[in-house]
Formats: sequence, structure tokens, C-alpha cells
Amino acid sequence: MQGPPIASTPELRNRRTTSDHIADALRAAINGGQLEDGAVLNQVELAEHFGVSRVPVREAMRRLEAEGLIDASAHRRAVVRGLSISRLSEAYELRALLEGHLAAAAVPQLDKARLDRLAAINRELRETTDHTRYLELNGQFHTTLYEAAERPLAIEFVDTLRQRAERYVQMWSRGRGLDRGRQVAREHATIIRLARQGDADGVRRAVTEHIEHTLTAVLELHEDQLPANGDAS
Amino acid sequence: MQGPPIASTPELRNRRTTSDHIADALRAAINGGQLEDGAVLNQVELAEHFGVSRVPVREAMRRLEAEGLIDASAHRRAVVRGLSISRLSEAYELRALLEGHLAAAAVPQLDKARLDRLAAINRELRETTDHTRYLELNGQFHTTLYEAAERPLAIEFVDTLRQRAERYVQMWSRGRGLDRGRQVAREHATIIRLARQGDADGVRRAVTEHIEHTLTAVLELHEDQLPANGDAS
DNA sequence: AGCTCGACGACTGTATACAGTATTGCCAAT
DNA sequence: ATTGGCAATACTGTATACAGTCGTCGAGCT
Repeated sequence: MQGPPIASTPELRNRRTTSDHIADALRAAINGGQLEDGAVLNQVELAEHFGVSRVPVREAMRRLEAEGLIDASAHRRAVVRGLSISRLSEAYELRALLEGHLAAAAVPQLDKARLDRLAAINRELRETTDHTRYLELNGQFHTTLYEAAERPLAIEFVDTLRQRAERYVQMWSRGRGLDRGRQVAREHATIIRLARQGDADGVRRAVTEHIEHTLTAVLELHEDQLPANGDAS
Repeated sequence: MQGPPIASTPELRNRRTTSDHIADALRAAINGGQLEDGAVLNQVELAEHFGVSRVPVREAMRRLEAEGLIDASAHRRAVVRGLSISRLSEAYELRALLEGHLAAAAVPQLDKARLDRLAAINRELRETTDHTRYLELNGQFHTTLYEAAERPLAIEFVDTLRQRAERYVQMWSRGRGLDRGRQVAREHATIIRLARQGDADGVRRAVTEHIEHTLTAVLELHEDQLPANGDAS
């Protein structure tokens, strides 16, 4: 009744299906800006573009809908769902809350090995000038920190929130990048230092502030381009 | 270019589709316990049961999957995803965090009318002996409280969490109910009192504790029946 | 007996076909 | 010129048909 001694490899067991690929492609297109806010998703068009039938396209769209990336009401064309300023702010407010919680919960579990890994990631992050690599390292830092907390639900939610806001961050980090990049590395360093001291509450505060700073930076860039409220039909 | 001054009525614009109904029915079945944890969802069977083809069934399942109610990997039968003790606990931990946040944010917006409405709901909740009505009123209380906070994302997340835990609460409240019902009403009353005083941080603490108490009560009932960890394949 | 292997059956994934609804564009009426 | 109505069209929702994958069960072997 026990599982095999060999670690299961879910990658092999989860052979991906067409609709998985399409969902990924659409997510990437939305986050990368190829599909702008309000862009119309035409099922036939997409099906032809991917060279498949409408069925997997529709299933992919259902997921994006559930993830909050698109709006789709019955018999109407689905559109990419943009974030208003107030919603973007709320997303970051929640991230600050949840990621602070996660980080604080992680502190007691952070052994030296993991802390060193965090420091290494942050060193490379400070040096890099490549936009894509920067985003990757930033993601790694937070992921490494949070996974120690062993809170799968919270991590899932944070991922969803990052997902929704990602395109705005991409635009931002493509634009300015470096100065804020240094600042990010400094804040990460503070987090690591407090974590080494075992100061869970200090870490919570530092992470919360870190995220709030990111919001400020992102907002500066988008202020004039985004609608203020979230009630836009 | 501005929207019309007349409030849009999304109910009319969102005529429901078959797959919407099926998604609802499945959710209800899962939460009501007709579909137990680990139950297998057979597409053909469900399609026949609802008298439709497999297509809308599949689309409904994609949503439930995204909502975390079922597990579905490629080419395999989907199963109802149960919550282990640790996941149930985490769900409540997050609810405590998020609902505390929401309640605190709501306090400055709570005018007398709304506070009175909360009090009225709580009065009826204290008196009722009907299990279904109790759940309804309890939901109304929290919804009324949180909607004043104007935080749609947070509310969406809390709803998701409640969704996932609902079946366990149903089992609980069907079982014992009354004594805990009184206790719930008392805690609600405390929240209302603190809100009237404008004590946002007090409200946050009260709500957090309120939710933690609920977890304790639910856990007492399920302790022996649920798996301890969440790694079950 | 226990094990391997292969064929069958059951089920999921995708394509195509059909039905129903919303949107667009045009024309007439004011 | 603007509005209202109506038809053609384009698109979404659902059904049916086909293709591919996985699990199971039994035959044959060790």
C-alpha cells in the first residue's frame, strides 16, 4: 500500500494537454502585453492561430476566467480584464498581508543552508542587468523564502495575485529597472539579516514594506494610464 | 465616452449557460456531502445524469479545478479534493488574517444603518434553531460587514476559502449547532460593539479570534476522520 | 504461486457539425 | 441627422463523432 521508494515525478505523470498549452500561451501573451487590457478573445481566431479546434481553446479560457485574467459572460466575447488603480493597489495590499504572514511563518524553519541560498540569489540579483533574469531571480527569492513556511494555500493565493499584476510589473521593470533593482536588493538584504536573527515580526514588517514600495514604484509609472476605479463595466 | 448614468444590471446581461448550472450543481453536491472526498467524477456518468453532452460538463469541471475543489490531471479521472487537517487549519488561518483585515478596513465605513442591520441579523441568528437558516444568517452577517470595506479581491478570496471549507462546517453545524450558535452570536455582538466604538484594531482582533474559535470547533468534530497531512497523493 | 505482457474495455481529449444568441449594418420613418 | 426596426452575419454554446491514453484482467511463463 505504500508508495514506491523512488520519488514520484509528477512531470511525467502529468502529460500536458492541448488546452494546458493554450492556457499558458494566453497567460504569457496577457502578461507580456501582446494582449492588452480590453483585448477581445475570439474563439475561432485563437483556434485557427493555434491550429486546433475551439474546444481546447474554450477550456483554456474557462481557467483564465476562474483565475480572474479575463472576463467572460454568456454568449459574449471574452475580454482581457485590466486592473484599475484601486484593484492594483488592493492586489498589493493583499500581497503585503499574505507575504508578510508567509515570511514570518517561514522564519523558524529557515536553516543556514536556505539563508545562504537566499543570499546567493540576492547577490546575483544585485548584479544582473538583464530584465528577464531579474524577474526570474526576484521570483526565486520570494519563492525560496515562502516555501519554508509550508503554507500551500497561502502560496497559491500569492501566486494568483502575482499573476494578475504581473504585466504591470513587467512594463515597469522593462522601463526603469536598475535604480529600483538596487533598492530591491537592499530590502532583500534587510529581510535576510532579520531572518538570521530569528526576528519573525521584523521580517513580517520588512516584507510588508518591501511590497508596499513596489506598489509605489509601479503606480508611479501607470498612474496616468489606468482608470481610477474598478467599476468599469 | 462615459458609461451610462443608469446602473448596469448584470443579472440580465448574464444569462446563464448549461455549464454554469452544472458547475453550481457540482459545487452544491460537494459542499452538501453527496460527493465525498475522493469521489470520482466520471464525465459520461455526469453528462447522462444531467441529460447533456460531455462538453458543458468538462467546462464546469475546469472551473471547479481552478477553484481548487477537485483534482484533475490529464487523461485521468477527476476526484473531489478533500482537505487534510493541516489544509483545513491553513484555510482558517488565512480566513482569520483576511477577514480581520477586511473587518478593520470596514470599520470607518460603517454607518449607523449598517450597524443596525448587523445587529438585526445577529438577533435573528441567536434565536433561530434551523440549521440552514443559521448558515444563511451567519453568511449574511459577515458579508454585510465586509462589503463596507470595498475590497473586492479580498472578498473574492475569502469566498473561495469559505467555499473550500464549507462542507466541513455544514457537517459540524448540522451536528451540534445550538451551544456553539449562542457563542457565535455573543462573539458577533462583541464585534458590533467594538465597531460602534470605531475601534478598528479591536475589531480585527475580535474577528480573528472568532474565526480561530470556529476552527477549533470544526476540528473537534473532524479530528479523527481527517488525514493529518496534505501530501496524500 | 507470483510475475510479465498484451489485448480489451473504459474513459478522457479533440475535432467537426449543428443550434441558438448577440452584433452589425442598412434602410425606412420621423 | 437621428432613431427604430429588421435582416444578415459572426460568434458563442452544445451535441455528436472520432482519436488517443490508461487501467484492468487474464493468459502464459518462470
